[in-house]
Amino acid sequence: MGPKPRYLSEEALKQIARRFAVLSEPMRLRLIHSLFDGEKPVNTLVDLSGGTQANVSRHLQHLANAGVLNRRKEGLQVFYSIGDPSIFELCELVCGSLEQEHTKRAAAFGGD
Amino acid sequence: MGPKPRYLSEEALKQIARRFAVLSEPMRLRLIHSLFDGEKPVNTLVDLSGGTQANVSRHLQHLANAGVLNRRKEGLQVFYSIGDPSIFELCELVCGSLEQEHTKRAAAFGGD
DNA sequence: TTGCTATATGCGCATATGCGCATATTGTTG
DNA sequence: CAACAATATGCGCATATGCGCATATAGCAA
Repeated sequence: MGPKPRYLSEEALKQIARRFAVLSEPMRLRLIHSLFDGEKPVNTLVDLSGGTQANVSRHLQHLANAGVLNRRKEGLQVFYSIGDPSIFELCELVCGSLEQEHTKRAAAFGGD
Repeated sequence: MGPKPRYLSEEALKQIARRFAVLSEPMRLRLIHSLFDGEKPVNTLVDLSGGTQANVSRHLQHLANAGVLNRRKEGLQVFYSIGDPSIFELCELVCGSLEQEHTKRAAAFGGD
């Protein structure tokens, strides 16, 4: 139970990489973002994302398998919701970092 | 300068996805991790990672282009270092989240 | 110049991934 | 049972990505 392993095993690296990979597709990010304000059924997410039903379904399953989303079946519908709260912070961190980069580039161009 | 855009443009999603994609490869994560304690030249990173020189070089450039690493040339050597501090928090968040999942699964199996 | 070292790059291959299309599965209603 | 609705899945294709190999470039030394 070491709090911060100094050396990461190949297995650990693969898992971390996989976690990032799950978040490395625009459509999946859009789906995640669409769920920020609460659980929704697949058809709603299809409408919101503009993707095809098949594609959205696959991405949602992918995210659920990765532990990012929760899946709840209710009659004909399947409801998905954010399952890993760290997603919020992850997105905030990345967005913040990207904004900073933009600021830097703007400064590099626009001078003082 | 809106602090939290409610709707993300396709362009923004692509950028965020790309950021995550950069972090979605075990070898790149190993290189990043090897730089946690400070800047190092390529050959040292080759040794530490166990990868080939060509592959390590490419990954380092990839990371530098993405803004994750800084690149500093000094004579024959090229030194790389962490260029985006948010990387530390990103890795901590993901590791923490993965640990929690493991704990959950362990409990689901061995739970008393 | 030649020779050596550190790093980068061109090329090809193998694999992985996202997508669209059609179809299958699941669950509800009559 | 049939008919319908919501979701999932099999298949093929196009593209992307990581890797190894060889080679190219950059910089220092003699």
